[in-house]
Amino acid sequence: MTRNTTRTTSFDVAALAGVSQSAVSRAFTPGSSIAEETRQKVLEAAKKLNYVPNSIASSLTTKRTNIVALILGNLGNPFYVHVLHTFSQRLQEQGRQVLIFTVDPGAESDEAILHLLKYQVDGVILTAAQLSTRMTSICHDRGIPIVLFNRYIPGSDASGVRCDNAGGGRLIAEAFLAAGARSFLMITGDPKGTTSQDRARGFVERLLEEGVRRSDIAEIEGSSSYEGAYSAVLRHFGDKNRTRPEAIFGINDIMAMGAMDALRFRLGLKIPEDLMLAGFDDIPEGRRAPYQLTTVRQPINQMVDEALDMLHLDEPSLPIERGLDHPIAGRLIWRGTIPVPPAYQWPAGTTREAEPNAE
Amino acid sequence: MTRNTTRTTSFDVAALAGVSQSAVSRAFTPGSSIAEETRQKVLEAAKKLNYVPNSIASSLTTKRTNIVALILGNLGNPFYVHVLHTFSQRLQEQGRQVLIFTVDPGAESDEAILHLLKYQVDGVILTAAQLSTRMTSICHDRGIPIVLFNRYIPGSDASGVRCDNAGGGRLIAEAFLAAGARSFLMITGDPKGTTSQDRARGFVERLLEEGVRRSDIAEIEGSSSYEGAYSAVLRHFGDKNRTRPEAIFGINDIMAMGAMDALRFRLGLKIPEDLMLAGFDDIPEGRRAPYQLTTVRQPINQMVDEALDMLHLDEPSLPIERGLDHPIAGRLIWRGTIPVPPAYQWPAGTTREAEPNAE
DNA sequence: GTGAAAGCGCTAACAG
DNA sequence: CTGTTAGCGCTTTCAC
Repeated sequence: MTRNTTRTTSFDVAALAGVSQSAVSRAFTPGSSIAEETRQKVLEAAKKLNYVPNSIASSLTTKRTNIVALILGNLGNPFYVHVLHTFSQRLQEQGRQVLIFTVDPGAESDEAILHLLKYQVDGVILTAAQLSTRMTSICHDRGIPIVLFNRYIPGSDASGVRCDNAGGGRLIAEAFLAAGARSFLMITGDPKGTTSQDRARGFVERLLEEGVRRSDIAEIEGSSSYEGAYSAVLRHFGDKNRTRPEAIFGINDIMAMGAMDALRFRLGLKIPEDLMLAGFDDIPEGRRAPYQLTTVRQPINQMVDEALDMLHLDEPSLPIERGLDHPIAGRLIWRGTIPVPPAYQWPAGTTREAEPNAE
Repeated sequence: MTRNTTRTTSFDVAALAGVSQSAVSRAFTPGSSIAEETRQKVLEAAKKLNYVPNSIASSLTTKRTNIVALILGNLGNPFYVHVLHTFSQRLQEQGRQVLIFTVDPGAESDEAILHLLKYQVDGVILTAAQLSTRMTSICHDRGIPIVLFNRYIPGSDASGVRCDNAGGGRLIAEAFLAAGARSFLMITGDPKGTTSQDRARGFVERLLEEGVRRSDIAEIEGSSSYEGAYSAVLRHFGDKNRTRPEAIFGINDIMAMGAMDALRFRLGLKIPEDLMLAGFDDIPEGRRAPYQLTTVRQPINQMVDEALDMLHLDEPSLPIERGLDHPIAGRLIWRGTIPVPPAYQWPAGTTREAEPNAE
């Protein structure tokens, strides 16, 4: 059997229902003035013919595709998988769909933007990738709002929502200090990404405030991945005359996990006995028994909701929000990779999660 | 600033370039007959206006949207994240994009199908979800090819590509037997999913062939997730008068990992000393130091390529492939969760991966 | 409340 | 090679 060439259109339905084509259109447009009786006739005919309105065609006139583009840079990090999933679910609930654009981690998404313009998407969410200000204005000029998820582009007027990354970095610093650490190693991600920069900055700032010497804060690059952090740690500790830090801050959980495995399985260190460790994100993987990672939880649902709000998908006539930067506070989740100091006063905004762990 | 209402169309470009509108269309259509000189004039004008052809509009006439729908049931399993990523990359290379539809794991995707029909996608890939035969024919009738990824629907004429799941189950059985195991536990996933069924079936068949008694093969349900397997194992072993099996087969890696953590961290068992274990998929997470999971590798790149081939995206006039079932053999990857029997003859199709592990 | 008719932005014959 | 002219399937005035 070869493929059907002529698809069933609203005209076919109209003919079967004995009404005009515009009646069919109205039957499928909520809130349009149509008699309930005609509506039923149309719906019945439509069902008989398996008719589904062609939203591609309708978007030509309405200028709405109900498609939101999501630019993703790093699906190797489970955090962004979670982000994708949350966006997809929320949008589906609203009758919209996600069009995926994957770019190399840390790469410019300019090309992706060019492609998504062709699809006339209603909005774009950008995460884990860079964006030129030129592309931002091209989108804005065409009336396509773009919101940055967990990053900002300095000098750009794109709006964004993000975790308070610097604040989160400070929370980790405080936890380490409370547990008695005085020398540190940071494993950073994409050096061009503001997320990594901010977390590191907040972390360092807080340490310096407490009198830690700058020379006691080392830094290595873990390329935002498990493998990157794993090998970066091995490289760093391979240098024998380097003194071992007392605490390691993985800028995100997946790197903290990579570092942790390198420390335990290759360097034979015990955590938190020999060395304490923390991450950032609170991905489900970090909660698992082998890791029990102390971390900062990103309020992902709230962040997604706010990002969607910023898009004004339901009121396209509203002006595009520009230059908004909406930080949302994270929450320290205390698990097993930082020893609890005796008589420790849990600060506000801290959750203590003691997992059942019989080992 | 309020949004731009009038977008730049091919007419604007035509006017600026001093040519007809159809010339603009030709300039952007590869292989159409147009003088190189006019082409350049048009491209130049287009660049000045930041013009990008509206592919929504063009799809109205060409009947091609260059959008492929991907129905995903379970992003909690990293295997499917990898699948998504691979599809997205391949399709982007071809100038196409992926439209995501997430459904509850194991749920019917009928509603998703109804939605994707509206978008006139060029094809649909369905994975980790169920599909009624009725929906299959609705798609086929409209000329939309649908290929099942790693599953098949009995009685449906949808084509699919999958790993040889039964064969993979047999490979695991053989490895266990070679290592001397005689009593077994399977942790299965979605009971309605053919993937889980086939792996279990192949596994059991092979064991029975070797004279294992059916009563020595237990089975519990792990709902295809880490957490599901983790708690299923705790529940099963909580019953003290149950004898401990010598080998556990997690129908997929993520469940094997959950089981492994429950066994080690909650039940205090050593793997492979006290108990051997294997998974299926070969997700990167299973290769990590804490797991070193012996498993069957799914040839994901090959599977994605074949699935895309079946869609005939480049030759839409070809008839839709029906009822094709394309199994591709997996490969046993021997790591640390099954002890290597002395003087073991590595069968063909086996890869031995000894990870550097200093512990 | 309903039908007729004019587009939305583009492609695809069709003449020239 | 290029311009003209119909549509693609739908929404949206505009009369009735």
